[in-house]
Formats: sequence, C-alpha cells, structure tokens
Amino acid sequence: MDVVSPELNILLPDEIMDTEAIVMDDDPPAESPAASGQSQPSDDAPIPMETDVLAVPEIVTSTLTSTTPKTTTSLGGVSLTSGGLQKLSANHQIILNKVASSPGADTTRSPGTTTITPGGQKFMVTAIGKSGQSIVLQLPHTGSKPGSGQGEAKANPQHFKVLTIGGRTDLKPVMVGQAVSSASQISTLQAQQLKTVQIAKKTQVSSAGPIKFIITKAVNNKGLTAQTSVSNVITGRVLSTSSPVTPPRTITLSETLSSNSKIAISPLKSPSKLTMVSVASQVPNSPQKSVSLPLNMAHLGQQILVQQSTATSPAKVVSINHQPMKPVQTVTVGGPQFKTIFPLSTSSNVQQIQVPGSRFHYVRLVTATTGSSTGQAGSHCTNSSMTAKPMVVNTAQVRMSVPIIPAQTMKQVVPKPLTSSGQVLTTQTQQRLIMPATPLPQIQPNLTNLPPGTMLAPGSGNMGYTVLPAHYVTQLQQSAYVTLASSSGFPTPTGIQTQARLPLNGLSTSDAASRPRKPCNCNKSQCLKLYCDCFANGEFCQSCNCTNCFNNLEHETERAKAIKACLDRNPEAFKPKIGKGKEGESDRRHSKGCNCKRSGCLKNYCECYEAKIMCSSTCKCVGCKNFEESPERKTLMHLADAAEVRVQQQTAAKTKLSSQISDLFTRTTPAITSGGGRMPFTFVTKEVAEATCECLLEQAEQAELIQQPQATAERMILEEFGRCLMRIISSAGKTDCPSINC
DNA sequence: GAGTTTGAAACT
DNA sequence: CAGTTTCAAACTC
Repeated sequence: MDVVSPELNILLPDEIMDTEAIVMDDDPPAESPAASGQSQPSDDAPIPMETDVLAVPEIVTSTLTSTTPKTTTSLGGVSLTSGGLQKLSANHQIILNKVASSPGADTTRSPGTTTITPGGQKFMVTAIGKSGQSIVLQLPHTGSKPGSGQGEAKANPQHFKVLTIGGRTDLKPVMVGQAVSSASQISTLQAQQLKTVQIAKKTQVSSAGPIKFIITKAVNNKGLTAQTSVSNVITGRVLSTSSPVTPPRTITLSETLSSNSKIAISPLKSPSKLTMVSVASQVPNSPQKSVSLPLNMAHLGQQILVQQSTATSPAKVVSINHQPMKPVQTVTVGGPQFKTIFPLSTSSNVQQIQVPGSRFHYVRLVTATTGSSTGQAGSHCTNSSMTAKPMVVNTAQVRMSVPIIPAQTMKQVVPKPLTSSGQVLTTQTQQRLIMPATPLPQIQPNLTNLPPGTMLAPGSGNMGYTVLPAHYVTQLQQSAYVTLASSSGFPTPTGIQTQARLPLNGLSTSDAASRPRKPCNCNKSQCLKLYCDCFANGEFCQSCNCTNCFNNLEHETERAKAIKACLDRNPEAFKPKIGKGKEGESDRRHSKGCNCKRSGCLKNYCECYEAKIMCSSTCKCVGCKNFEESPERKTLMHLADAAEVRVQQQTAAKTKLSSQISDLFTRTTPAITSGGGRMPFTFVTKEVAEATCECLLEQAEQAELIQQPQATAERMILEEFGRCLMRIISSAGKTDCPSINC
C-alpha cells in the first residue's frame, strides 16, 4: 500500500518526515508470531510529536507482534495502550487494535498480526493509542508489481511504510537512516527502503483532547529510489493505477477517545500511490465509530486527487470504521479513474498548515464539533460508482493535514485562534474536492471572515466535493489555524501566532500575506476557463474585476465541472508550467514551452519571458530572442536593471526626503510649542503685519513732511521695515503676541 | 481609458 | 494533430 507517494515524501518537511519512533519489521508474516515477537524490542513508544517533548523517544514494536499486541506508553503521566496489530490478509488490512478494544471494535480479527502486502510492501505501524483504539491499514493489491509477490517479499528490496501512532509530542529531526537502523535490530532485511508513514497521535492529559495523526511517509511499492521519486515529484502527476484486480487499500484509524485528530498526508504522485487515511474518533464507552474515507490524495498538478473506488479501478480508501457504513458520493475528476475529492465529515474545518521549510501546503480537515457524535454519521450521498465502497464519514472530531500544493512560494498567514466549534455551513457529510492549489496562494481579505468549516459551504449541489483553492484554505486558516507544532487540542492563540510568524521560505508572514494578486478581468469565460488566471491558479476570484464570475463558492458545482473539463482536456492543466528548479538553473523551464510568433519572446506575452526564464527546446516560438546569448535579451535585461536601479534610487531619494521633512518637523515642533524659534507663520500674525504696515506708512508720511526726495523716502521706509523685522524677530521668542512699535 | 496586439486556451 | 476561434492579458497611444 502506498500511503504517500515516496516521491513527495522526499519533499516533505522534516517536521513531518520525522519519525523518532519507527517500528521496523522486515517481513513479519502475519502468521508468524515468532517473527512478530522479534520485532518488538520496546513496548513503549512515546513518540514525540509536535510541540510535546519527550525525553526519550522509543520505538514501539508491539504492534507488529501477534502474541503481545499491547503497547503501553506513558507520556505526560498518561498511559496509552496500543492494541495489537491485526492483519487481514484477504484484503490486506492492517489493523491495530488495542487490547482493551472498545466493544465496537472488530473482534473477529486476531490481534497482534503483522502486515505484509502481497506486493512485498510492508506497513510498519507503531501504535500508541488509547485503549480500545483500533487502527486498520487496508492495503490494496495494486502493489502487485511484477515480482512483488508476497512470496518474494523477503527476496526483494522492500519498501516499508512505517505508520507510527503514538503520543509523540514533539517532532524532532530524525534521519530516516536512524529509523532504518532501528529497524535493522528487528529486521532481517537490510536493503529495504524505508518510507515512513507517521501517524502521530498526540497524547493528552485530557482524554477528550485532540489527537493528531500525521502520515508523512509512504512506501513506494515500485521500489523507486529516492532520486526517481524526486523526479516524479517534479512532474507533479499523480495517477492512480490500481489494477482491476487490485483490492482496495484502506487505512483505518480508529480513535476510541473523542478528540481532535489531524492527519498530515503527503501527496501522492506516482501511479499506484494512494493515500488512504481513516481517522475515527470515538467516545469512550461508546460504540465504535469509524470513518471510511475513500481518500486518494494525489498531487495532480496542484491537486489532491482521490481515486474513485470502482470495480475497474479499485480505490485506495481511507476508511474510518463507522457504523453503519454508507457509500459516499464522489466526483470524478481528471478522468474516469480519478476522483478529486476531499472527504470531510459532517462538520469539518479546513485548516492550512504551514511547515517552515516545507514545500507543501498542508490542509487540515477538522471537524467542527469537538464533542463526539455517537452514531451520527451525517448524510451520505450515494454514487453508483461508490456503492461498492462504503464510506462513512466520521462525525467525531477529526483533523487531517494534507499537503496539497508545492510551496514554491509558500505563503504564511497569521492564524487566528481556532475555535473549538467552527461554523459549519453545510450539514451534509460530503466528500469535497480539493482543487488545484496555487503556487502562491493569496489571502483574500473578504474571505478571512469565513469561520472554520466554511469550505463546506453549501452550494455544492449534488456534488459531494468542494473545490477548494489553496488560498482559500489559507483564508480559512486565518480563522482557524492549527499548526503542526501545536499542542494537543486546539492550539492557543499564542502558540499559533508564534508558529505562524516564523519566516517561511524567506517570506515573512506579512510579506506573503500582503502580496496582492492581480485581479482578473474576465468577461466571457465566467472565470471558469484557464483564460482566467485566478481559475488557472486554483484560486477563487476575489476583488477581481470580472463579470459573471463563477469562480467562487456560490458556483461550486459549475466550478467543479469546469475543473473536470480542464483536466479532461489536459490532466496537467493545473500543474505549474514552470519547473521547480531553482531560479537560474537550467531545469527551471516552461513545461510546454511558448509558442510566440511576433513578440520575440521578449515581452510578457511570452510565458517564458514572463516567468523570467529563457526559452528552451520545448518552445515552438518563432524569432525567439529569449536565449542566453541574445543581444536583445541582454539589452533588455540591462535596461531593466537600469530601470530597477533608477527606481531604487528614486525610492531612496524619496525616503531620504521624507525622512528629512519628518526630521524638520520633529525639530521645529518643540520650538513652536515653546515659543522660542517659532515658525514665522506663528508670530507674523495679521496684527503684526498691520502694525508693520502702519509703521511703514508713518515713515512715508514723515518723509513727505520733511520733503525728502523719493529715493530718500524709500530708504527711510526700508530702514523702518528693517527695524520692524528686527523687532518682530526679537519679540518672536519672547512673547506670544509680539508688539510692533514704530 | 480605449484600442490594438499577442499568444494561450478552447474549439473544430 | 493542425487550423481556427476565443479570450484575456499585455501593450500602445
């Protein structure tokens, strides 16, 4: 089973990739108690997760044992017991059930079974859960890669998927090699690739507190190397290639304790890389509830795709055991085999999680209701294609963190405290479509008021999915923000802000958040065509000048259809056109290349030039001048540089002038108030001017009386004026109302 | 601000 | 796949 695409896992942030508590089991057959028993060197695995701090993280291996399925960990004075790992070889399920499972737990499954997929894939599941909690990893047979049969599992290099579920309270950088090393102690295979899927449940002092599940690593059942994985990540395509005979893979995480749970799921990219996450929160002593989420999160372009579970293309299902199981409507996006969905529970919130240094945006789906809604599965829409795949959305509080876009230009936002009960605009449990995200999501102020769960706004019609631009998630995040490093439960505002204000990708929160996005001016496309930059970037139109805009939540259905149409035409329509190579590097090129004819590729008409990259061999441009040695390009660049320098100089000059003016006022203000050295307008009052004029007229009259020549008279007047000025100046600093006496 | 140019997207 | 049309951004005046 591929929980997370290995390619993308490589790019996952260390915070997520970190797995201090990793259980490795080379090839523990489910039927081999001895092997499983060998693979549990430690029973307690307090997995440091996020903000919590654990002194000594330990590896929990008891989940792989069939004889002693119980795993107990103590964190913060809270003892957690993880159930045994159960395997359903028929459908390749891995079930982690606590010994003290809840009454609703599946008792038909023998605890303590390890998990090995037929394709040789393994799930390393560490569980530090609460009593009664069950975790089910259900793996499809898609792994049925050639030569990946179960019988060959030991002979071939295998990919391990380590799923850690525990009370890790702090995410510390842990090298994968460490995990491998730890695994080697209990593993007989040394050449296995290790990918970790971490579901870290955060222990809480209070049993009702939130629990976080983070799945960070997935195993590549193709045995892809890290290098190949990276390349696939760049391609950004996620294709689900589940064979018709491949049974669905499901991961079911059941939490007996009602609490917040979040899951960080790295996107999937490669075919047959499927992400299924099921998280169910359950109230103690309540019937076990589960949520089955056919969640195939793929990184398609900038999308999260969920493969539809059909007879011909088995879906990889994130299922949370729920009673009763109900089918869930899905929406096919990007081809018949793909479903772009984002299943949400009845009352869910979407929160964007930003991890410093991460190239991904993480979206956390959070049920709005903190309390457990026992037996409340919400409404479920039935899709003919999904009838065979029952899906029950947990109404309990569940959090899922899903990286949805590459954070090439990751934006940070200042989060706001998450309310414990987010506003939910929809009352139906519907799968939602996470739509193409934008490389640079913008915060749209007019949506910042949307409370948590707004992404579930009505208007989806019969479509069970919400098209959710990443920027919109960001917007939601402003209202409801949960950080990966947040402590258990809803994070406190202080903690949130501290987390959010961390510089990210060189962008401060304010910088990234304040960056305006150019509004579109679409008129005829309804902003539902790729003509519209907003739509093409996976953003809602906000503060645009468009007319008849359908690129908003109010037209969710139309928008979803438009997205589907675009993906039908071009599955990579929402994929970034510019490669992810670092700026200035040769690999940063236009994916399709331009087709310029007249602009010489030296105007913004050219997408290459607009992206500040040079045209490449993929371009079909005519008369291209946008190449390295192009004199025109160099000239243009020089002009641009010169212009930039000019602008900078002008800016500096303006700044300096403003500073000087400000300084002048600063220095003169005290004089004004004190009366000494006041500005002229403060003491050359009307009265003073009139007095001065009278003095001058008086002087003129005297000159006439003594019959002085005009020149002498003028001189006398000027001299008098000089005396007046001297008196004005001398009196300015003495009294508020200087007197002028001739 | 109106009109033109341009090239990507959409369409046939 | 190629040619044409549509569209909105870029550009010019």
